[in-house]
Amino acid sequence: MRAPTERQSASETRDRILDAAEALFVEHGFEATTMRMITSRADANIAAVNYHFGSKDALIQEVFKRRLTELNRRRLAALDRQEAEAGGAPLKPSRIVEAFFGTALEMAADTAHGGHTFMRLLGRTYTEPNGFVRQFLAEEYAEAVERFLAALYRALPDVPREEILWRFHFMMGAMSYAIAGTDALQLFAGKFDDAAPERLLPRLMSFLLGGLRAPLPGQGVPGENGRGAPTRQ
Amino acid sequence: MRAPTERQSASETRDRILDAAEALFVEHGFEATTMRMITSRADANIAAVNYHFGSKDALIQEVFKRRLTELNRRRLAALDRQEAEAGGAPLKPSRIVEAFFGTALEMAADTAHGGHTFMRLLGRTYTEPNGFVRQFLAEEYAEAVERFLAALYRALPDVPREEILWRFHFMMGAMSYAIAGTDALQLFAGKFDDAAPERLLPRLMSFLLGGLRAPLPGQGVPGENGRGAPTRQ
DNA sequence: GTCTATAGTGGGATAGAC
DNA sequence: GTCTATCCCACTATAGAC
Repeated sequence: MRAPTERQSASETRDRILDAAEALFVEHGFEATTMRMITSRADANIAAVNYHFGSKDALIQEVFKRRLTELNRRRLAALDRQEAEAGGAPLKPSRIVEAFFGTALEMAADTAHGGHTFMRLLGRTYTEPNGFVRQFLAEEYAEAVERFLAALYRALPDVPREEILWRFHFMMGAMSYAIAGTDALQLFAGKFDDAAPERLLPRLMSFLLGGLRAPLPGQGVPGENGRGAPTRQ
Repeated sequence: MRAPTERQSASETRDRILDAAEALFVEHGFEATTMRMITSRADANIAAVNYHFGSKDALIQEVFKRRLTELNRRRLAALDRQEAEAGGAPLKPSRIVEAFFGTALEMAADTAHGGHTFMRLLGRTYTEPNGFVRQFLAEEYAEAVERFLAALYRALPDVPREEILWRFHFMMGAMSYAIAGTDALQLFAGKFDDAAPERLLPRLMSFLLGGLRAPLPGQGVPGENGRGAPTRQ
């Protein structure tokens, strides 16, 4: 048996490649990241990616699958917990929003496990036009989105479902930028010093809930439901 | 003189290249879009890009400059108009938000002039890691962001400036997704049929204002200013 | 499972005729 | 200002030795 200090085991090589790829994809994007960059950063051979993953595209998919499955597992677990506590009653919107977006930010705060890196990548990828990655995201997300939307529909029975759908979409955008975070912010505001990550979650939550519960368009007075007929149930 | 039907004039070739590049960048991203794709779509020769712009990177910059200058010109004009009407008094947040984000959505609705295509590209590019494009965006945006932030600081004197900065950032995210729009939405919600663009603006505005005016984090009760000390002025 | 060497492809850019 | 032909380079992927 060889000393494990010099060369790590095979499975570790695989993980190092995934970590390196993840970081480089964030930094440079998918296309601009080359196999040579990945393998050199992972301290592996140029042929290792093809050996372990088969192709660059397959590697990209693995980078996502590794974290996304876990993220949505946690999200659904958080939702389950809330629903168990509520015992059949509709949840408060704030609980639902926290289970979905709070879990994501939690994972983004977990720098030790590459959470931050990945969440930035994920946020960016939604709006990116990369065919097979989007297809893949859609599949991985289907179940979670389904359940969270259903919870929101129950929580806000007076709000038209399409309005909720759009607001969910807007919230995703806000979250994406929240995680992309300081980098993008400094782009137009150098004088920015309070980037404390532990304050990000409450900041984002206030904003999201304010947006989610805002008066419907075409209604001047909050609380009063004029047009915008409630959907059934 | 030649018949102008067969081959368009030189300046038109330049514009066709810009249009083609813009559309292809949205569809495939910067890296994945090749010179050959651009020139063939623009019905121009492969050498034309280098003749007119010097390089692919310079072309990318031109694609942005062409529309961004106009967008921010309109935004500042809208702000000027509001400030003239207010005659020295602080503006209502809704007016400021509309001047900034409404103008962008207006431009996005202007499909005839490639507005929609460009706004999608712009929204995506914020979070993209393309070095020289970001640098460039920062410069083009500096003046407009400066003035709009100042207006928001005046409009919301009790809200800490950093909070406003973050919320402005979140609003940018929501807008970006709003414009990316249906494409991304359908990714996780097939049953989505009300994509009427004329309804997008009021939808987004309600959401943004709800978020902007949400109670500050750490304050349970809206309207009551406990912690989160007002910044000076 | 790791490596070197290389095949094969497609990119951006340009020289030079028209 | 437009075009063809081509150069040169960097990339992914693989064959085959170890």
